[in-house]
Amino acid sequence: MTAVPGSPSAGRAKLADVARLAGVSVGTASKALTGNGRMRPETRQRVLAAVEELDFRPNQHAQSLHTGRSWTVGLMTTDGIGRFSTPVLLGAEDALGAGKISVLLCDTRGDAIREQHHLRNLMDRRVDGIIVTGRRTDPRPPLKGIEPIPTVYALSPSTDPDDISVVSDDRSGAQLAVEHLLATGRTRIAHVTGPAHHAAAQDRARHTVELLKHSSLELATGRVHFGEWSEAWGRRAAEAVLHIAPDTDAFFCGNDQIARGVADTLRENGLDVPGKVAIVGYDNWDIMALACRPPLTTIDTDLSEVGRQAALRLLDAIGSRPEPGRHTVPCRLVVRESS
Amino acid sequence: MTAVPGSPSAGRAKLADVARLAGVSVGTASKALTGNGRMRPETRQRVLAAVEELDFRPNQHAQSLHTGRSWTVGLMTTDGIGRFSTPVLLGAEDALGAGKISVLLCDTRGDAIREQHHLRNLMDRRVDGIIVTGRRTDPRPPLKGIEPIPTVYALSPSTDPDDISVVSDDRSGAQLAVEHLLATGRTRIAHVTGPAHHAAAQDRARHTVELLKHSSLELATGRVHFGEWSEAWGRRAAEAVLHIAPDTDAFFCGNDQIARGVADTLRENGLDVPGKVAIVGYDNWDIMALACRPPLTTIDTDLSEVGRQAALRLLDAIGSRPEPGRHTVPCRLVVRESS
DNA sequence: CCCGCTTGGGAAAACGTTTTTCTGCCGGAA
DNA sequence: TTCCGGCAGAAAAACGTTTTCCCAAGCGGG
Repeated sequence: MTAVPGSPSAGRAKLADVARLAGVSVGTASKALTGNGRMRPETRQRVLAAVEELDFRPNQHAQSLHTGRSWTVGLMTTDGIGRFSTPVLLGAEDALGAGKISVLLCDTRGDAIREQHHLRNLMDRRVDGIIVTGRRTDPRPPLKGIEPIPTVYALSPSTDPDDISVVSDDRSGAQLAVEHLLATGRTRIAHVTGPAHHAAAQDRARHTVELLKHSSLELATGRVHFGEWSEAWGRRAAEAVLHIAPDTDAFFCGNDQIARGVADTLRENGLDVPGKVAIVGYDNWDIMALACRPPLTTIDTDLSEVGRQAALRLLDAIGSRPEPGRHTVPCRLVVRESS
Repeated sequence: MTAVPGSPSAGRAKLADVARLAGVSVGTASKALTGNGRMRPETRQRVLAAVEELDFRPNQHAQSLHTGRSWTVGLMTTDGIGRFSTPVLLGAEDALGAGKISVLLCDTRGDAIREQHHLRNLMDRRVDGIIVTGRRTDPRPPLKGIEPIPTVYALSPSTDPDDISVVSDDRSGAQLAVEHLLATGRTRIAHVTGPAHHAAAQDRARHTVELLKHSSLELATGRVHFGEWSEAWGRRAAEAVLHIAPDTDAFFCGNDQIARGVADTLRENGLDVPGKVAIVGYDNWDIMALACRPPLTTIDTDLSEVGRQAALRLLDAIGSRPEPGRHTVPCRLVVRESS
């Protein structure tokens, strides 16, 4: 098909069509759109009108080819897209999508080969930046071979302190929980949490013990109960705690599943919650917290805020104002009926 | 910095550098890489060696600009990224990432404005195709204004039968559940499920009734118990069923949360599961199914397979071999201790 | 009245590929 | 020996922008 001279070519309108319709050159049309360079307001109006009329949308590949920017960031999740990475991911998408930046999703499933593969791919696409997120809060080794690309680690910080990391503040979480329990008159607090080799469990436990010490208190059972992140463990641990220290008047649990297990055991042992014993969970996983009987007081880790912050800091880094280091997002206390 | 003539220019190697090193023209180098056109094997080897040496990676923007393909598909999720869309999304990412296609993530949060916004964005990026996924199985209106872009609807089918949709087969799910219960000698089966205005609840219920009729059976309580997708509803409904039809010997539940609520109530009423009453859930949401006491027999909807299929059918459509219509992915029965 | 400065706008050179066209060259057949 | 066909490879034309340069006109001041 030969286009009639002077008429827009077939298919999508291109800048040349706009220019022709507005009676200016391509360069001028471009200037009108980008705002660079000077021109009579009237001319700009003509161009804008032509854009409107033809429903012109610039070809991003052409733009990117020339400017070297792709208006795209890679979002690398190392461990599937689970309960934890999802809100981070959404927060990031939210903060980025507000601009004209889009998110390329990469799932490595914890496989180093796959991670490298995706990395190459992202570099081939000349992404403007990368956000790396994981499932655990344990630090992870930084990506290799991405020298020039700004990167932010969310949720799982980088082991390199010169990288930019955004994490949830475990200390504030422990503090909110402990202070809340103390404020409601509890003093014999047990702590049941996940595996000792998980940073999340370890950190929350350490802070809990420290904070109690500030009030000259100790854990009800004299020690932290490390185990698994499961309801079953919560049930078993609750039995054990009741056996060791029957006068325990509060459980602070490492996550909501454990808390729910504890709640079930307490109920089945006829112990009134929150009348006799209070329970505080962690994560504010609504499915768990609301289905618990009674509904669970818990710590909200605000992961979508972690994602948003990561995105904003990435934008800063892309704009060459990086702020290296580990940044924390505070937790929030959500009070329900278990305390 | 002025590049020394004959030496690779600063920064990333470009095809011209490769060509220079191999002693051929740019065009020839390109042919060596794409495999188009004829050339002496030896020449090709020289080019390949140069590629290796310079670690050359083609600029995708330049490629896309010329070919019109972006090697990118948009993944539009209409309802946040929840429990249901996540596996679909991962399945799709898996199937696509195997090739060199990447996934652009768009979250509309059920907002039509935002959907339109993302759609424009995807079109501006000249994506090769779009996968649309939602949280509910209810049909959704097709995207508007994407004439030339191949699109596949996953999980939530399009209302237009000429579109390509991939959904989980509710009928096979109901069938697996009912046949399993019948096979284990249950005949007085109750059905507790979600809201009547959800297609998922409606469809599963309809098929269940039909399948029972084939065996000349009826529901134990004479009707379907519609309610909510929650444990609390499961508990309430179980009480009601036991009151109406105390001889009920099996519960088929619309999802795993309801099933878990039912299990709790049965246990608290001293009814042995599976000795006296069997329970079958739906979704195989491991967190629920495994934490249930006893662990739940349930229907696995194989959502990641839905995602994979959607991706494969999208690839077909991109390759202009579309197969319009609603395609189903069969469910699987996962037997645990509740039946 | 002329000169230089500003200002609007056009022409053209990038950006890095792919694809099409074109040019030698070689071998084989008449 | 002279064509002709085929083939390897070079040259050049896309793809659709942005940006840099350049020119012409207008205007004020000397």
